[in-house]
Amino acid sequence: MADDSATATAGSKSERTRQRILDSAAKVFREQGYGARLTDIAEEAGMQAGSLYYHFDGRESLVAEVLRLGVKSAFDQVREAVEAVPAGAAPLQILEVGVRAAAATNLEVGDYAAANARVFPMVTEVVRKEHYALQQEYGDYLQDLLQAAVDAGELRADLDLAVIRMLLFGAMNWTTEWYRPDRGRSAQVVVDQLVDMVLGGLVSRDHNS
Amino acid sequence: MADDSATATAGSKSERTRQRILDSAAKVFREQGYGARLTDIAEEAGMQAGSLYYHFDGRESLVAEVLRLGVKSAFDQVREAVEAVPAGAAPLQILEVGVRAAAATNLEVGDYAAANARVFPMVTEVVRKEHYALQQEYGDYLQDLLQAAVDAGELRADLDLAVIRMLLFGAMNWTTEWYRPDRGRSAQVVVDQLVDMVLGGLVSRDHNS
DNA sequence: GTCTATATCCCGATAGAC
DNA sequence: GTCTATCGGGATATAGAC
Repeated sequence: MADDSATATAGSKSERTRQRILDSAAKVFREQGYGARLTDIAEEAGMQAGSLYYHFDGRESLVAEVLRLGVKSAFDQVREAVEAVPAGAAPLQILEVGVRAAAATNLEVGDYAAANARVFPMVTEVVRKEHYALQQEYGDYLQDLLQAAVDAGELRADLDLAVIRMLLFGAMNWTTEWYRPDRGRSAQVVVDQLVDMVLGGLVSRDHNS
Repeated sequence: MADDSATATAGSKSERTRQRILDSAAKVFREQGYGARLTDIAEEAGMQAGSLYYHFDGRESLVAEVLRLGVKSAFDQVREAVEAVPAGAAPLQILEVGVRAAAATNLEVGDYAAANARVFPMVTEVVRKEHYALQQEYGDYLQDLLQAAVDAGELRADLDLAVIRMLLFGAMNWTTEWYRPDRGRSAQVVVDQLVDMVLGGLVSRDHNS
């Protein structure tokens, strides 16, 4: 669950090296953005820049994989969590589980998620187009959870879910910019506050507005 | 209010040129991130790359100014809006005005706000340190609005406002990544949905949780 | 103030040894 | 598979003309 490599570490030596490179790339892209030097990524992975080319075609190829793994791992976590909810649960409960999983993934698989948010905007047209589909799938999945809760009358009917979904992703994606696991708050607190704010709202219940 | 230059356009020719360069820089940094070519910024401003150096020391100097103007203009908008609220208004009302202004600024002064969100993470240590103070001031201001509403019993008492504030900024900052003024939704809808979600919450009021 | 021209540096990518 | 060496492109920053 908190595996920072975003995939199981196994397989041939070549596959493990490839994975190590991807982890390094995610970390460096997170720190330096799209323009990060391949030299730095190689160093982080304990090799020379030229050696990267045995595993990847070049920067774009590397970026594409980091993007894909980032969304895929987040999506997988959310889907798993949702599917683990006992049958017959209320749509609102399912939604909450999904949101909690999505937020937790952002906080835990930090490098991939942060690299994603930071690099996606300036990737080449080709890669963006390819990646857009997967990203949309993930977004649609979450929007479906919202819609189900609306249909059940548990969420307000006057919402523009396409907008709500983006605002929600914004709050979650941004956590990678400020949350630091080390000092102070636990990830749990952040997730709790997010759910409280988004679902319940900040206004106190006994306040008559 | 919707002045995209983030400052009044006036003064000597040199000052106006300087401002034109900053506007161009904000636009290009927004699109290409920190690593944007100075050549592109110059071209956008209608001059040659070398000419930039008459006005700025180099990239870092340019970035620092864009960052400063970005936060300053947003902060100013929010403060103005809040100070225009009639005396005696409820803290919750003041908070709502502040949040609306903050969100609207993000959506309207898009270039500076987006460049800010995108460039800040990878600016040099020196610039970041300098800039951190102003950014904190803005954040603290918004947190004070939240605190006042809590003290008045209008917001829930069980909130971690330091976290809430960051989640709120996240939802707002991220709008620059997906919102496009042209087709479809108006900025007004986005602001409304944000306020509805954050203050009221998504859960329908008649739902017993 | 802005231009042209250029020195200088740095990075991505390739080739070939091991 | 990974290394060293290197070629070539491209961008910053400077110098000096206008």
